[in-house]
Amino acid sequence: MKEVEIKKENLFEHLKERGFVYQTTNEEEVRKLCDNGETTVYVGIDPTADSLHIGHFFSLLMLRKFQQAGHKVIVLLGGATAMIGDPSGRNDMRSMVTDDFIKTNFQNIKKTIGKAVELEGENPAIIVNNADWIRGYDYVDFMRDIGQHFNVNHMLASESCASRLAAGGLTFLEMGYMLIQAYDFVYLNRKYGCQLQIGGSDQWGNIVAGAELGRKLNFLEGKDPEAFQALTCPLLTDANGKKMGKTSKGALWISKEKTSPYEFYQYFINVDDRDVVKLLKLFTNYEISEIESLAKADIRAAKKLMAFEVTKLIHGEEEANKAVSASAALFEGGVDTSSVPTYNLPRKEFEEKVRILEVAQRANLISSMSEGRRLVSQGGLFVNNKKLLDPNEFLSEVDFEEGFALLKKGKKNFVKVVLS
RNA sequence: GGUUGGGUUGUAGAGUGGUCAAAUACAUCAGACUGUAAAUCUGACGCCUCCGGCUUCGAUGGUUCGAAUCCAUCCCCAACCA
Repeated sequence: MKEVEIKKENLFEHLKERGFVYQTTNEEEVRKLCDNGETTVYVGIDPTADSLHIGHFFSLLMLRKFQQAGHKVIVLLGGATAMIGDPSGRNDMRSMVTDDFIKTNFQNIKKTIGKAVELEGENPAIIVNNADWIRGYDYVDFMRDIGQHFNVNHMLASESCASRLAAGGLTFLEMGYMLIQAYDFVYLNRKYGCQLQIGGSDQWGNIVAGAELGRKLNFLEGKDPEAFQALTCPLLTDANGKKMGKTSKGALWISKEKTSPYEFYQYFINVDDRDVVKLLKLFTNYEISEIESLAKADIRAAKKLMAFEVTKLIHGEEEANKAVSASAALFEGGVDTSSVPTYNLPRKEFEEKVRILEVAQRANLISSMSEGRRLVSQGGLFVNNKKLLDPNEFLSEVDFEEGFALLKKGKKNFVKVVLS
């Protein structure tokens, strides 16, 4: 299949036809920024967890396209904003986190940014931390410089406050979040000439606040008020309107340690057929016409391609291939089980006899013995693909004929038990 | 600070002295059908050494043969008032 090349002349159209454009402050202005000259663009991410998840990656992917088209890109890791906690779209307050926690996260995330945007070469992305300019900004000065431009009525009316208000209101701390993020945009504009902020649509309120603040300040200073524009990408949702990237174990993380490439691949191979074209458009650069005709001709091939490409994008080709062959082994009768989650059972315990259910529980395949019994009675638990009939059965030597025992719950959950 | 209404098993939400491990819906899990999809149907859905037992209904104490249900104190939440 042919891939399209990302060129500056049609960047905006490219983003739009692939589904990246959700809202813009002013479509014509944004289009100009995309397609002409050299624009500096930024995305902000708060290091509130020790890894990025697929949603973050999605907005970084958009940033990458700007970079590939020759624009300058900045990734802002919000060391200051993470300490405040964004109230957008939440109905409870974020729990307070410590400085150390944020710092560790910051370092961990910084390492993975390179998966999305280029950090070396001719046009490297710049990584900045808003703690560098916010902490140390005198409170009174900040309130006089920035706070005076915010109307509380407008802030309360915003979508991002709505669910917090509905749930009983929000604290001053959380209200302050918007001011900081708004000021970030102005700061990056002054320092790097940044004119465009992009992000997920849940950030719209904060992003627009920044653009407005910038315009007000520019107007007061007699500068060009059009210098601040914004572009958001849609929230990744599935065909049922639910947020994508949720797994039974939480978010779909970028870091291998938190979500293995195998799990990652499995997530995408299990998506609804209706989402395949959308995901191919977003996560690959294949020609749209080719994507559509492939999906029409063979939806399963299209889905496999999509899952492979997304996994490759995040974990690299080698890991993606491993995930594919591990999946083929489990679902299509191949032999490679190297990427299947493994549980090490001490040989001593095996010799003293362990019930299969107990091992399954310790390997996190089942959450309780009761669940295990239930599964057995319903015929949903397998050892080496043989249905387990007796919940009290012990693990035996024959189960390890292959060198390991493969426990399976339902159709899709596997654990490889190895004696050690 | 005051008044009122609340805190129930993932969520929403019944239950107001025994028939309550607790209705119902959603979510989830498994089975059938399939394609590791969707839709549909069936079953399960606190825990355990599982035809039986144990621990739950904000917390603690009390009344009672018996409490999620009544009383007391405390903690938390919402609405309104100030």
